[in-house]
Amino acid sequence: MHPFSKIEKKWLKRWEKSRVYEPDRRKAKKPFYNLMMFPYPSAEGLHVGNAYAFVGSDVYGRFKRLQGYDVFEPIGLDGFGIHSENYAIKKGVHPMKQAKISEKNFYRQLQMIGNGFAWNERLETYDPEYYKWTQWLFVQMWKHGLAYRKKQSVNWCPSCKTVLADEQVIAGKCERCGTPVVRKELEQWFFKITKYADKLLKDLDGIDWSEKVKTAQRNWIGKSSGALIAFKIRGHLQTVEVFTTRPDTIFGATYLVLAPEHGIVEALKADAENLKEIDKYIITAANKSEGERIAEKKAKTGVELKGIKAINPANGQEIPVYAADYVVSSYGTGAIMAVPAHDERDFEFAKKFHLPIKQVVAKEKSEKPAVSPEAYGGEGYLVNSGKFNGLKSEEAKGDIVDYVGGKRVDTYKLRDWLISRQRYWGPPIPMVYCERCAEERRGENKEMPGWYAVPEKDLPVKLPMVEDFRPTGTGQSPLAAVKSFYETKCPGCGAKARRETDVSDTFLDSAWYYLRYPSVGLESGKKFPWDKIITAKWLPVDMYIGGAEHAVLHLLYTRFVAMALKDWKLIGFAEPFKVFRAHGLLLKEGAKMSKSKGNVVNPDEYISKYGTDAVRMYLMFLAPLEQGGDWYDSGIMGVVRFLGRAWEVGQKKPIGQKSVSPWMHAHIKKITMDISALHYNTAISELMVILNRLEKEGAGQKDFQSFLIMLSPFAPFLAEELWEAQGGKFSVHRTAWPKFNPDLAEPEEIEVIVQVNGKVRGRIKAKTGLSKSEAQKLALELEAVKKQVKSGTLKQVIYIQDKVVNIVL
RNA sequence: GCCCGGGUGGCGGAAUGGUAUACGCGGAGGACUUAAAAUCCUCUGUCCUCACGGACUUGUGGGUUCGAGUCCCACCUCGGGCACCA
Repeated sequence: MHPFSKIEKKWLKRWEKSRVYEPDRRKAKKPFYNLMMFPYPSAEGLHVGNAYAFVGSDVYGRFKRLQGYDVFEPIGLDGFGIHSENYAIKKGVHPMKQAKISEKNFYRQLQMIGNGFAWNERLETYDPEYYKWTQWLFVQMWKHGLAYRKKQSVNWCPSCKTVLADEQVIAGKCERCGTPVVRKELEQWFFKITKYADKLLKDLDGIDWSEKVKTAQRNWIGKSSGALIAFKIRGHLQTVEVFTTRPDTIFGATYLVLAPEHGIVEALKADAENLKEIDKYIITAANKSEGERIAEKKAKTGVELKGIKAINPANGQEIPVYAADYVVSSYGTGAIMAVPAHDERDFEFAKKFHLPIKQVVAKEKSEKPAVSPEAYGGEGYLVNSGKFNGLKSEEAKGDIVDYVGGKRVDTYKLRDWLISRQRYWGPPIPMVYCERCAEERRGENKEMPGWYAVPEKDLPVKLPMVEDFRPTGTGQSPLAAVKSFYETKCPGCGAKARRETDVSDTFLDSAWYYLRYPSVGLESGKKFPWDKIITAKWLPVDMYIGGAEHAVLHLLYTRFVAMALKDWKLIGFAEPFKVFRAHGLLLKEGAKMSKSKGNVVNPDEYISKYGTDAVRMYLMFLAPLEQGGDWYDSGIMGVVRFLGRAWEVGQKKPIGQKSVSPWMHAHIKKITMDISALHYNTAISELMVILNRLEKEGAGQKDFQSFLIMLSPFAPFLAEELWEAQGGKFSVHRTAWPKFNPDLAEPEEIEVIVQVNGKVRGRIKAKTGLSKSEAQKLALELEAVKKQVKSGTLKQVIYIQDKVVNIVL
């Protein structure tokens, strides 16, 4: 093993002193912004999963630096939020104190993993100088009409005692703690992300992101093209508007379903014969948890509004109206026309409630209408559809919409971003509510009288140091108990007013941090937290690496915020990350790491035992970065041995060389391409092949230097030490990536495979450019081939230049 | 149910339609050593064979091709995302 401990100490100091990893932000000629999702500083310390992702990102940054780019690789801490707060609660340490402890420890560990971070541009989201601008961003949202307050049924986590955004509810459970989420009727702050639904969807086509993340966003935004069609209610002035993607099946609509929360239920139920029954159903439905609704998928429930009839605009038929919770109020119009013959859910419901099932689409043109045992949701030919009979269902859609006076529309599943949280450890929402102004219907927004943004000059609204920071569970933040915090003056009329006491979702902190890094220290006196020239130079981010679990959280919010800032002309781009790659999950012996299983790999332990370079290199050697890896303790010995052997070779005096050996070119080419594709594992195996050869044949000076440069992204310490020992100019990390000659990268001597009927029977050595007739002649001379040919007649010979001769019998 | 990824030795994993199993781990044998560790060398997909050699092998079944881990069709299976979204 090489003396890693001494080497690491030496170079950490020297790199810092010489600012090897600090680009000149103003003068840089080829800026390259290499970013990794910043971590939340858990008190437990840096997880090996963090290390895996960070090193994966750093290898790329170092590679780009060697290719001549001015690489900017900043680091900071996403320290606000429930995770940090919960830990503080558990340990009984105040989050503000805990943050300082975790910060120190985390930065120490981040230094130990040997990344080329720009340490001068650090940021922490809980720093008032940072969240001042998070609050400023909230104010801008408010001023541009993208922030609003509304009472509605929202997700509530009983364990975290706060509301959650839809994106934070994973399969009915809280994203943070796994507790089943319940519904609560509360007045909350929202951001109008839905305004950008279409742009968020469309722009995905133009960005180079991991496909799975783009697909997840597409699914989440959930665009459907369909139509709005109005159904008249007999004896009423109101109409019910439904959304459907299948207007072609309207002749088969045999009843109407309204979401129980739909406003029109309230208006119609008074005229129904069974008011009590309806009310009872509405209450039961409202009290159902997300989990119960999912469990009920097949067993549909509902209640008829007896005596109420809707009129099918296609054929004038009167059809019954139901309230049922299989229709959700927040999507489309909250009302549907039910076509049981062609929709599985309607079919289930119709069977249970004995409603007519009328076929209007036939699979074959000649097929006669019949009641089939299941719903047919596909395309076909219209039947039972008046003048549209015989038409292809897909083609009749438009005409039918016109015929019934409908309107074509696109609908999205995406809902507005619920931004307020009833917790302590976050940036206070910078809003003030004045009762007097509200009564007199004054304020900054006509629809929300009484509400004012805190004037920008008064930001930040500092999070007060309070003794009891635990969540209350009452639907109010702990700050609601702090009089000195919430008592203030109305910015409008000067009367006594009350501050908003909720804090904002910490995903707002991380939705703009990438904008801040390049301008850290340069923003003073600015109207917004970044320098325009610097931002134009460095952004958008050139390479962003992070976890796929943020596909619809951080990555979607960040895109939304950038689009808004672009519209306000504060930045010049709408997409913050040109390239995004999702790294895979790191496993331990095939299993997920977890504290409860006790199989968590602690990077500190391995770093002190084998050195940073070995841990870095082993992590990158496991598998392609995007695939994730499987950590086996025994496996690390492979790279430990490799580094030890490289060290030994570096101790000897190299053989003088004018230029690199011809055989190196193919290796340089492969490593260059592998690193570009984040296939670090094969790049490392290629380095191993090179070292094996250098050991066997004796290391030439140029060959070994090229080897060290290509090794340096993975093992920055050892590469730097040996580079110096070989007389290289400081630093190996600022030198140039070796170039390959494409002609030399192809070997001169080749082996042509000889096949008989596609089976390998031998091989012939030759120079490149072997002709077909020569190849055939040589092949037929082989003993093994002769034996085969004897038993048949030669039909054909296939020759692929310099690769294969196939004798077909 | 729909949409993305995967499925290759004992293990992690390599393979622009052209030598399947690179590189590494583990294992076996050997060298060095009083001994062990470390290090170095050789072997290591399965089956048949003393051997020479041969047959088989990339989840399953078909297909295209001179030739398929790779392309096409159907299915099984694991991981992830979405999900009563009309």
